[in-house]
Amino acid sequence: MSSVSKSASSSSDEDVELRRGPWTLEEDTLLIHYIACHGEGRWNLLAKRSGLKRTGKSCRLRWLNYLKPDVKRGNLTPEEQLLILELHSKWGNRWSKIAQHLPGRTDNEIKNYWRTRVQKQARHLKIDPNSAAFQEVIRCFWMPRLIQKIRGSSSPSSVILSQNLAIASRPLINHSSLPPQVSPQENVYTSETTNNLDHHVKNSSLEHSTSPSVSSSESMNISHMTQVSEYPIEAMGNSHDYNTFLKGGCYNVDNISYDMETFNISSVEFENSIGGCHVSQSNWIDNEFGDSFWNMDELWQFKQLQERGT
DNA sequence: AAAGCTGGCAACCGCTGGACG
DNA sequence: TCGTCCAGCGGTTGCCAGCTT
Repeated sequence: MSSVSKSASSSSDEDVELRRGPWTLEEDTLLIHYIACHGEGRWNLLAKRSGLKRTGKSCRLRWLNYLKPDVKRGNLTPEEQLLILELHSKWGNRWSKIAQHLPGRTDNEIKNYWRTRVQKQARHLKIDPNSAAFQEVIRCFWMPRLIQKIRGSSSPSSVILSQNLAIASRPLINHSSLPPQVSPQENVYTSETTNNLDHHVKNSSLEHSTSPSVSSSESMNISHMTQVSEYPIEAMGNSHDYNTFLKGGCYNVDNISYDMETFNISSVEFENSIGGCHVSQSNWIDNEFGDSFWNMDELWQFKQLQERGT
């Protein structure tokens, strides 16, 4: 269990016995209380003064990953999963940068999700998880399913979010790496009208500002949107206003123009078009993205098509 | 029922870069 | 400019609950 070790870099005056391993309730209480009184930061000082026999690093980690009030617990939502996949394809293992776009989620949590869930699929496919091939599998199989899952849920906030995510889920990979059957025009998601989205955005903002009983999930989604919005704005280059951007319904990435009116998140045609490979909608949607998320036979088929294409 | 195995997650470790003297 | 300290980051480890045999 938790062990005690001599401080490796102990000062001469106090050779403190440092605790390691799982935190106890008493330690948590002590840390929370200290931060409530003195605030975060200066972790080494905090560690010394709070009476905790922990390193400053350990205190910081415990606070940021577990004790901080806005840390969200529980499973990642499909929206969050989709965002992680998308942002990872853009930034790689920049966990803390990715975490900044998922309010309440820590870099540690995202990193664990990636290693335990996503990389597991890569292992099953015998693909290097950092390879372009695996990124393509994520984009062509996993993300459309997450989007479909999001659309399957009926709450307005998730509709808003899913549409934002559709924007965030713009193609990042070079189209030349797609199977030859897929043209850039086919490799897009289509969405419902962007005016609708704008309407939802405004309504949500209104709810947020006027309703004292706004749920934490709604609140999260709204703040989430605010943060996510940086992403498409960044992508659109010269547009100054997100809403204007949405109304305009068009943005440009990597010299490829995307017409929002042609996005199709329902993705049935999309997935059918990938490598001419039909993907059944069987079990993934009912399994909370568990192990049966992937149809392995079809993924193998896709993988082989990819290999032939290169 | 018990032993072994596996996956998920909390925590630790080592490195890096910025701030400051 | 150099050295030291510190916070933060990403990689890795190890514990443990749940599952399988």
